[in-house]
Amino acid sequence: MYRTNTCGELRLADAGKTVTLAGWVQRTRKMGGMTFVDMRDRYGITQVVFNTEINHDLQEAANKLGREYVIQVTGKVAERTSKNPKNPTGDIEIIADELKILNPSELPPFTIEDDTDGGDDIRMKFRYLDLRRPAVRRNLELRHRMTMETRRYLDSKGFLEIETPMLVGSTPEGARDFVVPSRMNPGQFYALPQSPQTLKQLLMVSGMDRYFQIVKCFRDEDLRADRQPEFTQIDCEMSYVDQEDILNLFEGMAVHLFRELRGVELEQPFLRMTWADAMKYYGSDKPDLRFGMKFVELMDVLKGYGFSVFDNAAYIGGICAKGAAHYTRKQLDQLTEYVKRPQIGAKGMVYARVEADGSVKSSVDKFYSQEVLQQMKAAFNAEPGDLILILSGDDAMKTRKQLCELRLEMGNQLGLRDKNKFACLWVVDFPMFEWSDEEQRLMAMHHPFTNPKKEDVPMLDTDPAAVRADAYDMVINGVEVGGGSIRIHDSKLQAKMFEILGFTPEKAQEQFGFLMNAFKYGAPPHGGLAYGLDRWVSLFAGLDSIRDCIAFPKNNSGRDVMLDAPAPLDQKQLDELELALAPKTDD
RNA sequence: GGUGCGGUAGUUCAGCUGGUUAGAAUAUCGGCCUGUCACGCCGGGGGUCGCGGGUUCGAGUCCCGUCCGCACCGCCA
Repeated sequence: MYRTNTCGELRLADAGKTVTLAGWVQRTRKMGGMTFVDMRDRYGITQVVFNTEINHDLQEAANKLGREYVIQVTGKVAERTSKNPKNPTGDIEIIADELKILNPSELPPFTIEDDTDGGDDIRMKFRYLDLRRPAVRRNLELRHRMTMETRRYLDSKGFLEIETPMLVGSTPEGARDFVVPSRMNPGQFYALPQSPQTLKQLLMVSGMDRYFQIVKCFRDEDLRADRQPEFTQIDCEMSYVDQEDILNLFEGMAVHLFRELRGVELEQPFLRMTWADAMKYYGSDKPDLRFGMKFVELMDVLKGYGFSVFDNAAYIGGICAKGAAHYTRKQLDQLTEYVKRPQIGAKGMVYARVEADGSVKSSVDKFYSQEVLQQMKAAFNAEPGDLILILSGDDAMKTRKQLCELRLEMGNQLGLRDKNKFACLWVVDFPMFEWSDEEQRLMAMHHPFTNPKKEDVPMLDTDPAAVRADAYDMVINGVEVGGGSIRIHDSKLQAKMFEILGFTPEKAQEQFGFLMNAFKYGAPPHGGLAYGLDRWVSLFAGLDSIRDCIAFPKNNSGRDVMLDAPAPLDQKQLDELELALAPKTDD
């Protein structure tokens, strides 16, 4: 037996017991005739004391221990003469009788402590050491509890957890696929699933009624702080439901998760906002509603007074930052520079302060009378001390997105994006299609299996770009934590969708024939949703990047620096797969 | 594919308009220390300034290229 107790569980009530602990040496403190050793495991840290007067040789041995040695200590639990209130085990210590080095350790490349951060590169290279740090380990513990609570909730609602294959066929629509060559079928390739979308729909045709799976999905696209090439979805599908049923059930799941994992009681029902309103008032399909600054449109108010920038604009809109009139000229210039960065692309910014006497002082005073400025103030419901920021442009959607960036930046600067505050909403009625400049055709905004809104179906023939879908996203604090839709269950409608998306009937049959054929055999109405597990966990843990809640993540360029993957294949493996690499070109 | 920031001791970083022997903290090693818990005190070791080229009497510092990391845009049905 290696241990009787963990390093986190002994308390004053255990005083007098003889125990054996095993763990890592966190740190030693040598006081001369006395040596303290902090032993660490997943559960905590316990102090062990070696005293030369009790056992001289043992204390000498303790002095030779290095960081991260794996040791086993047997001794008596004793009340400390001076306690450490910072540690749950700080009332006691182990008076060592025996010390065994189970495994010595080289010096780690960084110290294993919460406040040391070896830097992303070295942390990822030695991820197994990084994971010893309690701050990182806690994220994985939270992830575990998240999946446990997910299973508990969905099981209670009658969902079956069913696995779907990882080796599937490539789908051209959507993200790029990771492909896997097949040795037994030379020249042919599997693809790793971008999501089990079609398979879970087939499970509905099979009569499974309610399905879920906590499942890896793969997309060969560029990475971000919140995007990994392999990520985990809580993938769900239900039969005989309409959109309202799904929103209610998964809103309930969000409430359950917040209650169990964060001790937060969310207000229900969640706000529902149409995609059109989200874009109009927040310039984003995932607005952060922890704070206001809703857009106000000012075309009617500010056009026609000789300020050519506004007079020629297709869109003029602004936000009102409560109590921010104290912003200095320098700060406002910096904000202007911020929105003019190429990534945002605004041409400039107009600002106006509401003075203590209620008058408005703006950067365009020479074009506008106080009367007009007062009308503008009224449009914002602005009060003395408020700061109004205005952007304009000749493309309404682009300008709204710029204004969205400005709004989020102001939220940051004013400290309104509190990590302990949660604002949840559903964004609904997404457009069915969006135009792709690259492909010069309509693309499915969600995916091609999404049901168009019943009242918009007639427009499929006349004005497909205006058709809305039974699609919805859950958004929390500006993060898309999940999304889904009601699916098409009619093979004819599904065929029509493929037609609009530019598929020939042959191509549609070749790629999605299995689904359309299945729909001919009594497919129930169905729909579903997928939550992004990684994003949920990082939201709960207050992380800036989903990497920190993934045990072994990829870096910015999609590499696993610990495994040094991806890597070239041996010629022998290539031969076996009948693969040849194209010669390198210098273009 | 693009933009920005960064790469200096094991680690985290400082290093000004180019100028003697490149610093600090921490880690580490040695010594002292019996109540520490970020222990303390004394002393030591530790650097191809990512790499290559250029400008210069002289480059960590300026220029060009390149590699790597991070953030973002494009992309992500």
